[in-house]
Amino acid sequence: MSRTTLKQFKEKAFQNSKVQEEYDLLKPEYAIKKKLIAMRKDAGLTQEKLAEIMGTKKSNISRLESFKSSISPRIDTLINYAKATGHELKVDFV
Amino acid sequence: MSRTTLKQFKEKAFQNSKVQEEYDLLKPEYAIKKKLIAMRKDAGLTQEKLAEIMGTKKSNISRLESFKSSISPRIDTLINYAKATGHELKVDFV
DNA sequence: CTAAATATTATCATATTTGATAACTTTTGT
DNA sequence: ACAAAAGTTATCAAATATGATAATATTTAG
Repeated sequence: MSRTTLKQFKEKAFQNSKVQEEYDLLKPEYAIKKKLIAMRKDAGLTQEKLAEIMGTKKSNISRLESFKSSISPRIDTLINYAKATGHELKVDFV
Repeated sequence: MSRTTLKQFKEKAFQNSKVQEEYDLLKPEYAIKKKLIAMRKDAGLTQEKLAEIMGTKKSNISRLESFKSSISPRIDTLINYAKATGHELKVDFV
């Protein structure tokens, strides 16, 4: 029983390590999406309402926020999203 | 002579005010470009060298950095620029 | 001052994002 | 449980960024 547990432990550690690696690789994009969603929710807006403010459609907001989507939004899109949720975009290079 | 100077002064003040307004409106984009240029120079790279590292052409770097250009770069483009100059992109919404 | 180095500009092709629409799925409220 | 609300997904059109090339302009080094 303990041998199976050790094998499972190693496998799980490997999986976590792999996920972590992918997470790190996608870090800025991942972080941006998390922030987009947080801002919208903090503003108490549905995707549809936000879309309305931004002059677009909810499906486009969904695409922007989706972790399954590999798109790389343009700066002006992020600026508009920020404004619509009461924020301002700030880009740094660290 | 003093009347002409006064007229020119007002005109210049108007122009500056107008430029300032446009500057403010374009603030994030303007700031990004300034940072791009600073990073490249800090890294001691010409546009041509940087282009080489990024796998593109110097003219494309020039376009990215140009204050006369109204393009809105994609996030992945900025990520690649950052990496090539030894930095990492960080996006915030303040 | 001058040539080399560096940067800019224009143009067209290609790639990718955003716009628009509709169908579908999941979540929420009662 | 069920309908409405909210979010997702796919698709195609339009818009825009990037790739690639070449000519031109500006800056720099000697």
